[in-house]
Amino acid sequence: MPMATVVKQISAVLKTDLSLPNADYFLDATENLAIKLVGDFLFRVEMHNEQTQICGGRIVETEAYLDVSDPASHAATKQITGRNQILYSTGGTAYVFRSYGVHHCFNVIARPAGAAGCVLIRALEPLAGIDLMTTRRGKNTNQLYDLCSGPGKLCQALGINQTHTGANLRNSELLILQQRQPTTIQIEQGPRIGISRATERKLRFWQRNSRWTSN
DNA sequence: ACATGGATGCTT
DNA sequence: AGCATCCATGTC
Repeated sequence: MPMATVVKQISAVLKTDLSLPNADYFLDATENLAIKLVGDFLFRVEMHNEQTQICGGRIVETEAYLDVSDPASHAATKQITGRNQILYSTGGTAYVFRSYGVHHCFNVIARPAGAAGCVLIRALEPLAGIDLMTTRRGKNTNQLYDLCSGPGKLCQALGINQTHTGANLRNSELLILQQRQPTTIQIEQGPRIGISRATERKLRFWQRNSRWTSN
């Protein structure tokens, strides 16, 4: 099915006119992309017997992880390794890693090929496929807020795992979309969560007053 | 406050 | 080969 058709279907579900970003949207500096992605949308689209299954929502919280100069980034190794070489691929690629051996974390690669950087998606406002996401989250969902209010939670809700690493986020079952007519939102900035190094850097961004952010 | 959980990267 | 560390969550 053509991507344009898929985007139309999602727009119909959301009752909002959404579009695919241009490829160069993701080639921006990591910090800029982290800010731009707040207010954009993340969906997983699965085809089952001619049926299109859509789940996901609106990004309300992100964190920027920079290149080798950022001690908290997976790019901060002596050599490029099997895990972090994906950070050097072209912007708009998916990077999923396992956190504490338990949960998955979904990242959007930033910058052109050869330059490292990624944006961790930390929370979504759930908008589509609520039943599917609730099922995937299991018994841990007492309310909508519990679905996507953390990087591990949203991966579980959308069924994101390491097989999605390398996916093109403009042309795969994982899609980043944006509003054709963007609404202005206030963005706040603070230290990243759960890291032990470079804790002074304010590379976490979230929508002001959103009730869907983590903690 | 604490257990869970598995891979990664760095050091012997 | 061993080991400390790690971009979290749920329950205690």
